[in-house]
Amino acid sequence: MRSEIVKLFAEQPVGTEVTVKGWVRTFRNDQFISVSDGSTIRTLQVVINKENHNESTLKRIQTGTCIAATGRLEKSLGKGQDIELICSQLEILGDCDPNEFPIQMKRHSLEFLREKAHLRFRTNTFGAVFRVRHHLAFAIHKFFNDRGFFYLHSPIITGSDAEGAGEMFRVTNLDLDEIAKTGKVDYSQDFFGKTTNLTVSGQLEAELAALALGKVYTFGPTFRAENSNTSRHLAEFWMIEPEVAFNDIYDNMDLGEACLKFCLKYAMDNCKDDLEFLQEREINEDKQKPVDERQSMPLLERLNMVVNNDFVRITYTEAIDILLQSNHYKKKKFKYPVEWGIDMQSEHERYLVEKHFQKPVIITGYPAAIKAFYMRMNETDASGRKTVAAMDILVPGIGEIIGGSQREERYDVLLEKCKQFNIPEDHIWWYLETRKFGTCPHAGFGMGFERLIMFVTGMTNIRDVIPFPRTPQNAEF
RNA sequence: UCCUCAGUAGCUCAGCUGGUUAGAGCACAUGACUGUUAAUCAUGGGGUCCCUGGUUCGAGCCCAGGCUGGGGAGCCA
Repeated sequence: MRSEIVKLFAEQPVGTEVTVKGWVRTFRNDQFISVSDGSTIRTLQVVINKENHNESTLKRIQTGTCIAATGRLEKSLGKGQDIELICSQLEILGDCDPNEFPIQMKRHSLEFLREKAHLRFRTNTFGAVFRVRHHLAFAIHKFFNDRGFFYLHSPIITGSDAEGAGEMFRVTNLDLDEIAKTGKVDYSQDFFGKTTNLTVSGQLEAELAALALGKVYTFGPTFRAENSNTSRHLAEFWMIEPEVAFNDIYDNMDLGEACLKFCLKYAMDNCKDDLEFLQEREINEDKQKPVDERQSMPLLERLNMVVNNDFVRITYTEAIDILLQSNHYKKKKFKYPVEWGIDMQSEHERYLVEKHFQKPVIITGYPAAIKAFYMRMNETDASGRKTVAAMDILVPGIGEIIGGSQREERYDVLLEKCKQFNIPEDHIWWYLETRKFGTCPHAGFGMGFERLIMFVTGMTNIRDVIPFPRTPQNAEF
């Protein structure tokens, strides 16, 4: 029976015989093997007495070799660790040719490791990131479950083309080569008898459920066929979408803020070692950057600050005023114009979050013209400005991490909106019907799971927080 | 898709104004040492200078086109 290293550190059963199985990180001084089994970022030191093992076995101990080591667990004589394994039996489970194995016990660039995504789990950084990813996924479920939400599985293949959240991937089992020859497409012959796509959002379906179950959330993969090439976008990503009957936009903000804070707290409570490592990693990375690009405070301090402080809440109109009155604006440092009605650019959001407030900001009340059809219309204000009950939660370094709204529950208003947005009624008749049969105020949001992981781990490229990133022109592995 | 930067040993990178045989650290091999913490020390092997074409007596360096990657923008989570 093998013992997991994380348990050995927790329980420290000194004097007992244990077996560990894992991968060699380093073999120091022909005497000390540093072994990782992935259960924790920490490695166990396996101590080898040369006389007790044959030379040909020891020769095979290389970075990456998979071994099983049995021996007595003892207090360590060395400085770097409390306990170590005095090895009496050593077995090679899998050799690792050092001339071919690309992962070495030294700093690799993230770009290089991205091309070795099948092996990058073996590194400290990615081990830490994916352990944190697990705990955050768990935290999401715990947060909603503890509050009486039901986990809803919205469909991944959708027949709806009205979700309006971006370009979609077509799902078909038609013979495309044949179609290319004949030039004829008969969608009625397709698997579902109509055109179908991968979902870009589970929101509309979640709304249907919320108007019966009360509180639901989805947590699943989402697909967008946008030609996006940035450090914040993926073609396949995971999203959490709570939807709550009887909530208004203010309840919605409270929920989003509480959810983010819970996840951060949960990660700090359950991933201490990994986050400390990631914090050190970030500090070392920052040393090579110009001063103005470095983090103003260490990772854990940043997370604590977010957990312990209220998010700033401002309206879109107030946000525009702040931008207009900023020195940044007066010195004409914004590339894009600022005026009421614009869809705020990244540089504007970054200024508000990273320069002006330096903490998470919730912006509400966006102009109706720049937001989706399903967002609830506010009363037209004195100056005749039409806004919707939308909210975006922006965090430093990442930008939008949550986007949501109170939904338009009034049938007539929603129908009118569909017309304005050119959404044929017969495409979303089912969505409209919920407003006909016992409608109620409700609200929800979408939270980008990978963006949450970026925020918690300090990783700056979204491709480094998902095991196998899918981006334009890249679906390797 | 647009703007911008980069591509030199397995990895990280240096390479002067276009000039002899392209370098360093790490990794690897061999040896030494043995309570090490990415161990250390010595010696050694290792190159399609991204690709194609061009300019030139001569190109890693200059020019054109392409490929790949990074950063930024748009789209958004």
